[in-house]
Amino acid sequence: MNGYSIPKATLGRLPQYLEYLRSLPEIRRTISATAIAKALSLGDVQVRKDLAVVSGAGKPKIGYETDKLITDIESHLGCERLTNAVLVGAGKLGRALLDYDGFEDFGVKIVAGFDCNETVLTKGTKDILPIRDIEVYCREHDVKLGIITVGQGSAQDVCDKLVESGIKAIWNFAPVTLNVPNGVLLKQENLALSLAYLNNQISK
Amino acid sequence: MNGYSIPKATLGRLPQYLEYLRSLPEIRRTISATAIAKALSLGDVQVRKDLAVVSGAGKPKIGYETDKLITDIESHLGCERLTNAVLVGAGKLGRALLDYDGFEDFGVKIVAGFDCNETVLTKGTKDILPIRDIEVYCREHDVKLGIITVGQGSAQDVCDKLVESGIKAIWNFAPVTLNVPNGVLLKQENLALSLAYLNNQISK
DNA sequence: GATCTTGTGTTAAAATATTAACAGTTCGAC
DNA sequence: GTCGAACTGTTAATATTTTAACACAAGATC
Repeated sequence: MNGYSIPKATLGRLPQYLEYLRSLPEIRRTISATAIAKALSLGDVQVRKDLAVVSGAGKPKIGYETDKLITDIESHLGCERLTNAVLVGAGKLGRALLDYDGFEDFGVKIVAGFDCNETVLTKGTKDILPIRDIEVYCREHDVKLGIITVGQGSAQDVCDKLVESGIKAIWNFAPVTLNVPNGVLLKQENLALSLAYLNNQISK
Repeated sequence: MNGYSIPKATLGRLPQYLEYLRSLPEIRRTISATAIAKALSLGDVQVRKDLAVVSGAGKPKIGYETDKLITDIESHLGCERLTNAVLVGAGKLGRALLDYDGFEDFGVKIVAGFDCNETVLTKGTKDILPIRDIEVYCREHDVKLGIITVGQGSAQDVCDKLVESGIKAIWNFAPVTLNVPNGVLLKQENLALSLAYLNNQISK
């Protein structure tokens, strides 16, 4: 659409590259697209094309500067500034995500969890607050992103509440299709989906 | 490639349809592609095309029989027979997945968890066994699928062990790129990836 | 029973994404 | 310095997906 948008397919692969590049030892100052392709089992041309979208040129025989590559991908992914997020639903999955620390590497910081429970919990690494305080909290902390890990029943309610609280995007783990107003981004996550896919492939 | 394969893009959407269809009230005997499209915010033609791949015809003005649709999608997804899976790594995420009961709806049953801990744990709904028993267990229970939720350090080791145990497919949550021999299917799950994507979209 | 609406199914067009082909650079070895 | 190997970057060809267009079918309404 607009002249500068990154192809969807490329965007989907960027985090993969980022992850791989970060896993490389410090000593490795440069890397070739061919090497990346091999490691991630993609086509080398594809890697080169993807990298061309987000970063500058590589040098023949040498490849790309790893540091620069990482920085460039990060900036295109919006990792350089941390976006605040809240999570609603402190069940098993919810708490697992709360304690998972890998998100900050991708520019998202979960600042608090919420649950219908009235009492404040501070058991894990992050506070779990009562849901009724969510709007005030979000406005105060400039929260842009909401993560929903409640059951089917209350997901839409929670979603509405998040929207009211001025959230810009929602990441939904509940197996329900949510209604959001225009302007709010919704990403449906379905873990079972990936499994189903795998299962299908096995059965051929 | 082969004459009967389902387009990749379609396959990715099938679980979504399935989930939605199942969420419908029993009374709803038929549904139109247009309605599905609206609910999932997809194009109506696309839905019709996807359904055409897996199921029979729909009737004008009426739509499709929900029951038949569900059955057909299930069969194409390989849900009709349960595939046994094991999970390795009983951290927070691992235990959350162990206790998550949504997978069986998609034909996958996690039969046990494994961890480096030597003592058998039976705290959650499923047993957590010591990792050294994994090969025997897998062979005995005809386990086809392995789920990895350990840290970066041991992921490759675990992976190798799973392969030795005769596993056919691996679902990896560890943020590492794994090496698997030909013939073993690997699906990399990266929760941070989805977040990064969202984050990028917000920042526009 | 004519007509309108809501749907389907199919064919063609447009947009995206992937793969292949090739010419040009840089470095290391001789 | 000349040659070859290891890479890049670009352009063209293919394959895949999505979107649009249209003709027809079934029920509802009058």
